[in-house]
Amino acid sequence: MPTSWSDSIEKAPTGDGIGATSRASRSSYVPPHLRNRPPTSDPPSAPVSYAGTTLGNDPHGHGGLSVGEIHSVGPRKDRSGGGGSRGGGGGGSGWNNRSGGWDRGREREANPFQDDADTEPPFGEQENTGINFDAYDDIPVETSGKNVPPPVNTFAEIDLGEALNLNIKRCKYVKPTPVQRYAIPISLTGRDLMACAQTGSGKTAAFCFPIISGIMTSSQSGPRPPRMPRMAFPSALILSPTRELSMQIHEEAKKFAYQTGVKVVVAYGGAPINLQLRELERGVDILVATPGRLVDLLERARVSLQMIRYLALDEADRMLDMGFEPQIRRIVQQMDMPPPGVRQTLLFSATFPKEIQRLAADFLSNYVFLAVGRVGSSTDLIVQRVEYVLETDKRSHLMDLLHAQIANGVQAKQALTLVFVETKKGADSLEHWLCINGFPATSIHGDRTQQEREYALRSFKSGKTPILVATDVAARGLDIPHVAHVVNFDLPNDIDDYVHRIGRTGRAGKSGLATAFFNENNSSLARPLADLMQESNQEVPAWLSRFAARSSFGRSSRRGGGSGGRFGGRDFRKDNSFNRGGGMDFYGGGNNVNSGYNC
DNA sequence: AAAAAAC
Repeated sequence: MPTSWSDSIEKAPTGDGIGATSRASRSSYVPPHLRNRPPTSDPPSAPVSYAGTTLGNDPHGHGGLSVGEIHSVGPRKDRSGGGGSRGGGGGGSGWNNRSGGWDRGREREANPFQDDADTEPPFGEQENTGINFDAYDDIPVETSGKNVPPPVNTFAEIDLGEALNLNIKRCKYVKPTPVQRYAIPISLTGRDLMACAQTGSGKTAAFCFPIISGIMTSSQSGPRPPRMPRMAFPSALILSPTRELSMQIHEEAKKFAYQTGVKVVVAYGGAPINLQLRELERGVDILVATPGRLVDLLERARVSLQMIRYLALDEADRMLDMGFEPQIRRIVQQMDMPPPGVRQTLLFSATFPKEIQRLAADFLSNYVFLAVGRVGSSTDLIVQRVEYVLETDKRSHLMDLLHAQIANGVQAKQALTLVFVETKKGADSLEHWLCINGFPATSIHGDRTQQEREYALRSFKSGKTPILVATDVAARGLDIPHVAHVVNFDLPNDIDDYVHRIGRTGRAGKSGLATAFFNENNSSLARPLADLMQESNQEVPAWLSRFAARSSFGRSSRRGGGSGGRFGGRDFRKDNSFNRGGGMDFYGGGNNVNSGYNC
């Protein structure tokens, strides 16, 4: 069954609205912005409980209109105030007005905001997204590339459409974060983008808003996918390196796409594929996936990438590192995805080593490079401590830390501690050891079943087990509120991994603590760690400086000439050693640089 | 050498 198109011909909802899906008479395309439409004749009725109950037993509902009703609505009728407004959704007459009675007749789209009420209460403070904007005020921003579109200061300046604006309000986003201020206007003009910005600074929204907006506005007139039974034709693909991160992006994207008619589906391994196949058959505009499962779906010919207009790689540097690169190349270059320049490509990560930037350039066309200073490092929101601890002393040292936290009243439910170890075995044994010593701990790593992984994460987030022992599976992207302390029980070998790990705390402008256990085994990290700490105004212990001097004698241990001294990375096109040989005409060499927050 | 990612 065609994918997005399948939305169009759902049978008209009946009575209680448990609309049967008809596979029979699908014939006409309904663009996303016209989906989920009430019959025009349906008068408003009692207000729909918005944050309350699930609106029905079809959690993935969409469509629900007869062709006739769609025609009676007509294209572009939803444009508030006539021609000016981009995006779908209504004006004052309230297509997306929660009190509009038409919701009764829709096939229900589960309210993605409802969960917030369920998961927040354990932490009573209710500051919601709680982005601390003061912390963002002096963050340095740098852009480079040809004709970089200027940033905006408010969401209102960006014409994302009523439906999206309403969701921004529902998310309680008041004003755009720095990465959003720059990335959204750049993306809206259709430019490719390579963006360095810490997760927790609003990255997901930064690539989701333009994608959703773009799908809403142009799919009315865009080309239609071929009629291939049981094959899905998403317009956008968002790839991420871990299953949990894909789940998280999916959850967020559903909020942003709520009642826009844009359908978001997630596919990842370790979970039954049949459910995912069914979801895909019901129609998909934005597919969020991990690489392995996507390759599986492509091989089964259940997904085609030929209609892809937007490709987003989250944690892009990880996606292009040695472990992932072949798979990503296969998906992006050896399937049926439109080439760079035809599709729009958006790459996001908190770190972007130069050699990875060079690989990434293959996927991009005339792109803008954007670097937003690290939240935390430049504003001291994360206090970083390094302690010299022998391997044999690590457990007792960790216990001292945890006891101290309890003594300080920090080990309350609100204060979660995330402990990173090097190996899966190490995670299991440390979890066990903590448990038998009376510390409520759980663990997450790649040898656990997906069920166990998800349960562990939930148990940690809820505060039921306020200690989570994790491998690098949890290092990137995961947004876990209330992580007060990240312990690098085993330090990673790569400084970028360290940056991602400590980024699990100090999220959204809040403060956090990161403690690392250092010993001789980590001497290769001494120099980059000391440099990083210095850059972020942290106290560097004298013994670490001595380690750094010793281990880096005669060479720079900053990778590939390194991102040393730069806040969030630097455009490799500016680095002569990387672009000799010509062909690099993207960057004019010194122009188009915006520095500072207000420009 | 380890971790992640499909069945």
